[in-house]
Amino acid sequence: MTIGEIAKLAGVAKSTVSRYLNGGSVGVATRLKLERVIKETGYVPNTFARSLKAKKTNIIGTIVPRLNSYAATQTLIGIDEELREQGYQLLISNTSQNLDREIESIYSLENQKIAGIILLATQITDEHLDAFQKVDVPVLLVGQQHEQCYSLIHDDETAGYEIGKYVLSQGHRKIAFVGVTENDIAVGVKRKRGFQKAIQEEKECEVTYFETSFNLKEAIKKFPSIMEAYKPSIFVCATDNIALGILKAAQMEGLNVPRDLSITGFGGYEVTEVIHPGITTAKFFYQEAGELAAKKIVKLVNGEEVAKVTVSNFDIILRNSVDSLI
Amino acid sequence: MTIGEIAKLAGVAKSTVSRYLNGGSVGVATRLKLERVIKETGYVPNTFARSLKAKKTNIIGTIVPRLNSYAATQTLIGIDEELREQGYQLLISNTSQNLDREIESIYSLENQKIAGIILLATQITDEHLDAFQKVDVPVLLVGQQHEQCYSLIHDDETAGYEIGKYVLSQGHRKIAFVGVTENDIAVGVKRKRGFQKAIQEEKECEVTYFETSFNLKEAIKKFPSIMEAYKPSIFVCATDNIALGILKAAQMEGLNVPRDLSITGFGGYEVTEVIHPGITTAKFFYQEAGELAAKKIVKLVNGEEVAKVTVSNFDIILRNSVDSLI
DNA sequence: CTGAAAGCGCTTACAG
DNA sequence: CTGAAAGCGCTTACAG
Repeated sequence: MTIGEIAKLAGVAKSTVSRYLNGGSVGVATRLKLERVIKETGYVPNTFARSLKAKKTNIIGTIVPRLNSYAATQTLIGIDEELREQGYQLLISNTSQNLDREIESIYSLENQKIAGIILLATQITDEHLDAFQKVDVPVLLVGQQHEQCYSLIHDDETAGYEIGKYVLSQGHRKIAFVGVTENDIAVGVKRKRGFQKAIQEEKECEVTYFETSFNLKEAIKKFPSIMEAYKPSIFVCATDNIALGILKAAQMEGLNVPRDLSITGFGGYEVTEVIHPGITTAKFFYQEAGELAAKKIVKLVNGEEVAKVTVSNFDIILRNSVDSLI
Repeated sequence: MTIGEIAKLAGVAKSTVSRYLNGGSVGVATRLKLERVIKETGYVPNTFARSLKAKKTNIIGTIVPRLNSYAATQTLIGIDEELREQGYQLLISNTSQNLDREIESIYSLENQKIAGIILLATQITDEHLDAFQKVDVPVLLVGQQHEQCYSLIHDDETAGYEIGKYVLSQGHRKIAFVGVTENDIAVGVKRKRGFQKAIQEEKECEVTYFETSFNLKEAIKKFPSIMEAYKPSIFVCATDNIALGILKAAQMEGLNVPRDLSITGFGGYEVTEVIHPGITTAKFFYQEAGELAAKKIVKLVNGEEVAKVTVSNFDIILRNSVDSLI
């Protein structure tokens, strides 16, 4: 089925069919005829021919560092749902945490004439900025922020602040903060900064900062040395994964959480609710953020005006991993 | 940059460039010139023009019921990696567990001229079979099997058998098997069947079968009634999610796992290792299965001969959620 | 091995 | 509102 056959069946010109298909104005008689013929034949336009000519598609490419992450998949689900509603299609490009592949993906998506790019970002390097400029396609950062880019971020700093406040309110005064590399601004810098702000409002409080990776097992390994050297009453972990690792390590040593040791996380991963004890955490709304991101990139694609940065919400979820020392 | 410009720069005809690009035979002088020009210009062929003419792409569409599942994402990762190596591209189509959308996706992928379809299947209905026939595109089922289809499955039945054997070997003789709907052949039927086979080899053993959904929270809810009515020494759960739910429920009631109650799962989800106690489970190799699937669909696309059904391996992972009653 | 030409299925000025 | 024609960037017989 091609546009030519439809034209013949309806007794009009190809250009008229095309106009009808693209919402142009056609006479009512023509419209009726076309409607009928297209329905009867089940005609669907050929995407390639269309894209070849129009030089663009209705595809939004999303670059994601990894597929096996709660945050990533939830965000993708949100993007997917919203894009579908808006008549766009999602193309996922997984980079397996390889920054080079991230750059490649930007160019290769452009080559595929996608309408816009959403990048679930971890770090923004100069190569990224370079690529963004060169490709001449709207780009939206999710999870990280950069002055030169549109972005949608989580409120990491406020979340860090409120976690800090809560921990203090429960009487904890000897705290181990387990963070990650400062290369990751959102997770490594902002969450910590918010937390520190809360701490500064409290006179007597001892905090030691540790750094680990995003890897759960590494957190498990780190635990004994921290515990031995410092003996905090609570571990404030920069991600739920780290919190899970600390919890596992503590339980393996026969400690009772929260009686012997308290733990908090960030993220609101599903597991933190299912595990025993449930972990107190700052829950981000990844799926909702994905929807917001989809809306924003579509506007960007259509040349509409949008805020440079959108901030997605969070909730502090109180569960049983924090003991009250009061 | 188009093929025409390259042709001009190299002083040859467009058709020669095309032939060079597609691995056809060209004279060595031409080859050298073309190589240089293409490198210098950074020319990349336009996918749409190519697909329009060639009427097919090097894209493999994968239909997945949900993105937020360990099994699904691990399988996707495997597919993605392998496809990339083979020079194919992955297009993910998420259906949010909506069977209708699954059917739609099949047709819509065909419309996009993808080379082949991988379906991470749950159920195969007549509509599926219908669609498979109509689309005239190679289809590979992953996770479920059907006589009319090529498929890659996990060894659910043997896994069920070995879990059964192990449970019996630890002295358990009063067992609650918590399964799922028999609409899902792999999970609902085969795992149970394998388990039953093991049970039949043991004279004195009491088993009661319960059914729940794939939803973790529903398992939590089911727990008290089962416990009260039956009081088993062990819960054999048809999925790790169910096992996690049972574990959570047990711990909420103050029971000690495995001292007061034992639990096993199926799947080998990452959480089952991280949680305390670790859950004894049949681990499937999802990523590896994804790679196998990718290899198989590529062969299918190329018209090579492949086995109707491929079986992916599993391992029984012994952890601390099962008490020895001996 | 190489080239000229037709054609894939659309869209887009342009004329009417 | 409608149609004829050119063209998007490639591939594919066909001839040489």
